[in-house]
Amino acid sequence: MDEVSNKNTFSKQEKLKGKKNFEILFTKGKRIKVYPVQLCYHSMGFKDGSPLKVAVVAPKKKFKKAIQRNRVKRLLRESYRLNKSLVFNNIEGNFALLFVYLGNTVPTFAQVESAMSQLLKKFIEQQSHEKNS
RNA sequence: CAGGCAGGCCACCUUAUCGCCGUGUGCCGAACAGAUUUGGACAUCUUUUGGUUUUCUUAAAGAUUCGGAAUCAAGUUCGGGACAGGGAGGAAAGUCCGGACACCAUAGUGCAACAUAGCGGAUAACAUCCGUCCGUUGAAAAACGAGGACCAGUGCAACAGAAAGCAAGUACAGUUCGGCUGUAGUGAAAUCAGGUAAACUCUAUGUGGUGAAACGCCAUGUAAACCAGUAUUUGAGGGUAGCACGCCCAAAUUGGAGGGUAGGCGGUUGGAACUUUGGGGCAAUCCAAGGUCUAGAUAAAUGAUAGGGCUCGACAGAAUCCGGCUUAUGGCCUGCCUUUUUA
RNA sequence: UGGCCUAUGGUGUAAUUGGCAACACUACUGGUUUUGGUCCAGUCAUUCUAGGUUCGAGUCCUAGUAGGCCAA
Repeated sequence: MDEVSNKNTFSKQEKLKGKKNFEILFTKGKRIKVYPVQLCYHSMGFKDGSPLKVAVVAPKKKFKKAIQRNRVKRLLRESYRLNKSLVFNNIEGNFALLFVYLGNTVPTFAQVESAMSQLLKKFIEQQSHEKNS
């Protein structure tokens, strides 16, 4: 798994799937915001042994056209892919992550990436804090 | 030149690094299963022999079981990695028509309802396409048209007008002075077989319903629920997209394995496909021969960064698949028209 | 993905078979009153948009826009 994380991949195995998982996340998950991205996470184990599973959301209320939603989701995935080594190297336990885009306009890649890296740092801090306390 | 009309074509390109989803061919690892050989464990059974009154126990042989090693063969599943090759549209959109495909007698028949509407052709089919007549718009190139029937019946016609069909009849003029004819006036329409059918209706043609989350299969797993066969009576009651007929259904017994929920596989991408040449046809399009393989995801794949080029990139993302229509929209090319202006 | 519905003053609703778009509340203006309230009078419409049928369209037909609902 370390090899995988070092190579910055984002394969099928790391995608969060299943309707139930999403319901659990939305109802029980904890949330961190760094505008314009919100992280919603919850601890859960996976059958195939992967430590993290990730999903990405662009709400239909804000982006009416399919191509805009696609664009936002691609940017989120790409920025997670480039920054995922942060998480993999500094965290223990299994988590499901859900990134929700909150802005009203289609962003540039730079905006999304800076938000993403800040968000992941916060997530790591909060996680280690919870473990110590 | 400018404006307009019609038709066709393209949908930023390229290099490097990282990344996503199928397909094909090798490689590596793991698990399961197969065959052969080898030696073993001792669990069970059978037979024989000895000890013991018997239970039991000793030894040998055979069978079953278990796991180990080696070899062969290369099967299935999972994971990793390599190489090759592919990876959104002209509208993928709206879901407005027409089909394909699947299931359902609650699917049939009649009425009803709905749709279409000059004429001829094309097509799997259509409300689409082609040709043509007529009408409308335009100066023209051209475009658009639900364009059948008010000599079958019913209805409607505000205001104006004498009068908008059970009827009634103004003024003036002409006159053969019974009446008839013409004009005026109102209006979209006026004794004209009047107007109106995107009014009811009639005529002709067509239409069963539900939609891939349809539907088929697998694993998990349980009921008075489901399916099939047999037997039997009441045919009361119930079901049915608007109605009627018709059709279907309850309870017994035997056998079988269905529904909900969450999951996997198929359906699922090779097709009324695209393209080249030749032939028929004014054309839509058809026929023959050759060539090509062209997305298949399932919280849902095409992106990011850096550099270069140009015209500086519009509208916009497949979800069962086709034929159209409609709407959104950047650029290029070809042909045609000229009210006006300039030459 | 598939299916369905709605749209009329600022708000909530009417409008028979196509014939002058109506009502209530709100807002504004004026009047009544010493002032305010009540009351009286008046004002506020591209009938979602664009075409078509028709003499005439809120109504009929076609296309679009926006909003909403249902099956999951």
